[in-house]
Amino acid sequence: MTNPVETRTTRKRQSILAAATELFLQRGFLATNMDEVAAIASVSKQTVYTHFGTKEALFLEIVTGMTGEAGDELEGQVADPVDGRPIEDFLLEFAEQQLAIVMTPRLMQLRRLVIGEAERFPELGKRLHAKGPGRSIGRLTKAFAHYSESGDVEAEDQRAAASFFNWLVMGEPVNDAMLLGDRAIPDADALRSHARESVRIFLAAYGRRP
Amino acid sequence: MTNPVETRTTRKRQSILAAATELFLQRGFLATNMDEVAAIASVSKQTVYTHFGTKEALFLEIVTGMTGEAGDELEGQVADPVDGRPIEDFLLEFAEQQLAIVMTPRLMQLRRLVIGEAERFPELGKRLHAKGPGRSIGRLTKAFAHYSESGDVEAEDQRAAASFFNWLVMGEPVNDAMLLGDRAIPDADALRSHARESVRIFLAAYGRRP
DNA sequence: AAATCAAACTGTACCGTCCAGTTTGATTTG
DNA sequence: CAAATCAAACTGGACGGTACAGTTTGATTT
Repeated sequence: MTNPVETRTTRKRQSILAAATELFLQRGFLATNMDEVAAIASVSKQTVYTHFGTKEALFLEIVTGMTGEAGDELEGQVADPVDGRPIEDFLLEFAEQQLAIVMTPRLMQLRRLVIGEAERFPELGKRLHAKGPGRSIGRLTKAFAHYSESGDVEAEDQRAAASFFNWLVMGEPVNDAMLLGDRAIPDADALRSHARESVRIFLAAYGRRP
Repeated sequence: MTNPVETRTTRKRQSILAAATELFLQRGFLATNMDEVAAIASVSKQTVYTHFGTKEALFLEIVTGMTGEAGDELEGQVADPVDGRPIEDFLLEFAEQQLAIVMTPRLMQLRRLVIGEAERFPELGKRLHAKGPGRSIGRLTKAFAHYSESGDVEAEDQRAAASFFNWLVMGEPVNDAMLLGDRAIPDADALRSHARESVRIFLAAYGRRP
């Protein structure tokens, strides 16, 4: 974390990033024009170009930045399971946190943007996949390895099990939001009960036999 | 189904549709230009405009057409469950058919396209949602109502159960393909075993208690 | 007679560059 | 310490070049 000194240059830079982020998220890459970025940022167009070089570079900086931040947040929120913690507790907290963090308008817009530009910028798709579902599934896999030892989870392919759990939780809300827009994002209560049922299903299939 | 007579006009029309479909799917709405549509269709630009009026109209015609076709296909492939058919058979066939029909490059490209343009054309997103997941979940709900009577399924909220089953099956493959491109589409064998495990998980959670 | 064609044309949007002059903040000088 | 100096960042506006949706025209085909 570098110290963001409040100089004119850094102020302008932030202002440009903020303006461009809104426009790109809302309109996509092609439909965003640099004159408007400069106008909304209250900055001359030349300043935009001295800071970021090209439209494409500005776009990449914004999108890669946002994907990184989002991936980091979940990491910090839910600790890996410690010995003795019931798997049900761990999974429920994991699911609730993930839903709370991911199911926001900004992240859904980002995801739509990346999917829409996946042909033009394949790197972005790979990055978002790695930082998003890839990371979650990786952490779950680790957790399932842990819970396998105690016999709380029984899965031949732990990574596959992790992926199923992930999409039990995220499948419906994410895909509805992709097609129906931000208004399809469920409220917090709905997300919590969705998380509960996801955990129940998963443990019925992979949990300790009664 | 109207009879597509082979006149010059209909030939030209089909040619335009084919060319525009490829370009839109591959590049998106804004990055597609009408001169190239005409060129690839081997048609003069004016002909494109007499047939479709505007770029937007052509786009909408293509996308709504494709969404409809895809939705219809599954309908025809898997019959609703008849009395006495084991739920496991029905679900497995349903899942396999759905994966086989949906997990194709064309439909994944269509989905990316619609998601990317969801802000500009919200109607398309709603339509694809209704014809895709909405329709599948509707049919599954009906099936679960049927299997509830025989006690083969136990679910308080049958629609929620249907949605969970749907995303157990479609979640991972669809979302991987969205972000990683057509190369992430699993092969037929992988899809079948994915379907089997999805059914197993679902029945462990909602099936008849042993 | 209707459909189609090729090609030129219109109008507009927009990326990226250029440039003359101003602001800012740090450094040097008297 | 205050004035002078300086480099870098910034402004505003103009502009070249290109791309492209949609129209017009006048000839050709079916």
